[in-house]
Amino acid sequence: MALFDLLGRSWALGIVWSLSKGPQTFRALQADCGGTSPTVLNRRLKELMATGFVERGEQGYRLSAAGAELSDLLRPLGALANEWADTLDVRGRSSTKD
Amino acid sequence: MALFDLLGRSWALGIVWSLSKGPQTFRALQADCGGTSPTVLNRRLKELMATGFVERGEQGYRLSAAGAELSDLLRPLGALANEWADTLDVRGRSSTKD
DNA sequence: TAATGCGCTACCCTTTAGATAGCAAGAGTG
DNA sequence: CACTCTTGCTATCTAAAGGGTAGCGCATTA
Repeated sequence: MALFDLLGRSWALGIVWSLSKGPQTFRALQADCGGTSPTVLNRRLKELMATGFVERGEQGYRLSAAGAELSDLLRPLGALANEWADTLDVRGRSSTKD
Repeated sequence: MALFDLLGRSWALGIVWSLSKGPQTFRALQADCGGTSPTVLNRRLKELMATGFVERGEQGYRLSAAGAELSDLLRPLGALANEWADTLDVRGRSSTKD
C-alpha cells in the first residue's frame, strides 16, 4: 500500500486537498496548509510530483489528471472530516499519553 | 482538517485499512502492518479509539460504526492504490533528494 | 539600483517513528 | 502447581522526519 504510505506523511493529504481548489503558488500553499515550513512543503511537493499527482503550471503548482482523480476520492473524506470536526476533537498531538 | 491530521500519521490509514478486513488482535495487526513497532501501533490505536473510529471487542480491535464509514470512503482509495502500485513507485523515503 | 515577492535551501532543535527487550496476565497442558 | 505460549503493552534508545527561522538567487517593478 505505497499510496497510503505516501499520503500518510504530514501535509500530503492537506496539499492535495488545497490544490483541489485550484492551482497555487508555493507560498500560497504554505499559507493554506497552516504555515507549514517550506522544508516539509517542498519535500512533499517533490514526492507528489515524482508520483505524478502534482505538476507545475503557470500559476504555480496544480493537480495532474491523476491528482484530480485522487482528490475526487478524497472529497467524501473531507466531507466526513467536516462532519466530525466538532464531534471528534483529535488533538492527540498533546494528549497522546493516555 | 483535523481528520487529515489524524490520518496523516504513520500507519493510521494502514490500521483502518487492515481493520476493515475484520477484527484483529494487537499482534495480528502488528504483523499486517508490516511489522510496525508496538510503540507506534499502540499510539495510533489509542488515538483511533479516542476519536471513536476503533473499539475493542472480543476478537481484539475492530472498527466502530464511524470507523466502518471511514473505511468505506477509503476503499476506492485503496483501489487506486493498487491500480497505481506498479506505475508509481513511491519510495521517496530514500530517493527524496532529486 | 533598491525594494518586493517568489521558490527554495541551510541550519538547528524538537517530535515522532522504528527497533528491540521484556513484563504481567491469561489460557492450556502435564 | 509448574511450565509454556500467547497476548497486550510499556520502557529504552537511536534514527528519521517535522517544524521554525534566516536568507539566497532570481525576476519583476518602481
